[in-house]
Amino acid sequence: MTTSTGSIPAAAATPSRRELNKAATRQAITDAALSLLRSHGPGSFTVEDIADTAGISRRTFFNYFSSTDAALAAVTHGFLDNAIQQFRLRPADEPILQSAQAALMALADPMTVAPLAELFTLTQQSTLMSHSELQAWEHCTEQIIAVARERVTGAAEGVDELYVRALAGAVISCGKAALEVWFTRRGADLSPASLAELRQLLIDSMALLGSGFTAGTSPASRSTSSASVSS
Amino acid sequence: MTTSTGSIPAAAATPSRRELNKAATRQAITDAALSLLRSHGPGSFTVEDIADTAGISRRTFFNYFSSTDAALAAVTHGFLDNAIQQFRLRPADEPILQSAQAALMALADPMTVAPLAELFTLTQQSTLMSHSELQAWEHCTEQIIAVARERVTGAAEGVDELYVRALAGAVISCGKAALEVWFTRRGADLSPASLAELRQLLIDSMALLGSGFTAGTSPASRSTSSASVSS
DNA sequence: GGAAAAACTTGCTCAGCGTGCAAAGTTGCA
DNA sequence: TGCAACTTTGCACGCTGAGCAAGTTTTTCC
Repeated sequence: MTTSTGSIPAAAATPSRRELNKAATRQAITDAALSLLRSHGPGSFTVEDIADTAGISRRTFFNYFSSTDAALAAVTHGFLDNAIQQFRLRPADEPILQSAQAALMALADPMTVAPLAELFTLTQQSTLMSHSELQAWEHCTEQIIAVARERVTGAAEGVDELYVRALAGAVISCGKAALEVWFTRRGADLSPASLAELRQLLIDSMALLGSGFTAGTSPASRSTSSASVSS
Repeated sequence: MTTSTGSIPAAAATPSRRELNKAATRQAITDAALSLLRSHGPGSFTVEDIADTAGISRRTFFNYFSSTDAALAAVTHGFLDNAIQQFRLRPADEPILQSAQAALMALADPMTVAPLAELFTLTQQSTLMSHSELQAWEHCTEQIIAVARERVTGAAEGVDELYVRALAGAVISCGKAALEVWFTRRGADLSPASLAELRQLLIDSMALLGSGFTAGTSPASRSTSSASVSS
């Protein structure tokens, strides 16, 4: 089928007309969803509204996403896929926490964070995260588990499932915590100073994890320095 | 009317007829939902089915729960509320990780774990957790954050939000990881040996967190002993 | 004890969701 | 050019979740 140009439908080129159309439609849908979110607020528009705005039928929308939430969560999904990609690029012998920190550093630039920040501020008022968004984080956790399992397998045959799952979950939780604190502090502020603070929060959260949260009752000694895990 | 038995509608006695009826209806709904889950499997029955089984109208169901998932998640909610209650009972000067571990120990008995274990095994095949279930965990995280914030406030005025949120999220993640590993290993096995393993997994996961996951590439040295945090 | 008030249940209705199906329209390949 | 594969779309259908108003039960107050 795909024998025309490349070999494996991997990363760079996918020039098939069909693939391009699908990608464009997908993008049109998320754009429409975001646009409606901006103008109407969360929960105040229907799938039909999105479909109309994107110039497709309601039925076609469901060929791409299973709900409005899912369309919006594409933003989060994109961000986290990016994070995992960075994470996989780290050397296999590096401590996992350090890899996680490095991967997160690579994402704290305006272009990458901006969509997530906007989505977050726009949906903030509706208390809890949507189903699809939580799924996206869960999916990311699974990916980290997979990577961690590979790395630990190198050392011992019987992989310690608890170690791997607890670590992955903790990393995600701490990353989420850093993002939450940043969002509540700075809103959608993407200035260099704000992004520097985000980076510091991410570093601090990984440091907390790496030190077993021993800093306990003396937060002053930690919140200003980048602590031990930093590169 | 209500003067016969109790005095204050606080904790123990709430003999009001209405409260009793509501509690009974609520219980009937979750029982019906669980029963249908057992007989039909997840996602194979409707709200109307539950309402019929519970002997109420569809409309009344929605007065109690917002979805089938929510009715089933009542089990998880009950378990986690119990956990938080235990957690709050711990002395305020105890390290949080130790409090968490102690609270978890108090829950690793057959009567408490059984409903959760059954729910988990019955819904296991449908991959991801339901929305309401995830909400229950999220709610528990918020509770831990609240407790942690109170405790840290005793030491410093400007509470470190990152510390509190990262810690609470990590604790929940590790607890979840321990439960997941236990479920996948032992299924719905509630034998003393299995519960002892659950307790050990919970202790180990908290120990991992307390040690900053430094055990890294030598799982053998940890999985057999109860490590440093144990009481 | 009895009537008014408050709380709860229920049936009706309705917009919206998510999916199966088959017809119509596109794209890929020879 | 024409066939095969894929995609879009309209239609239909059962289910969801919530508002509303009329009935029923419990509580309260005299």
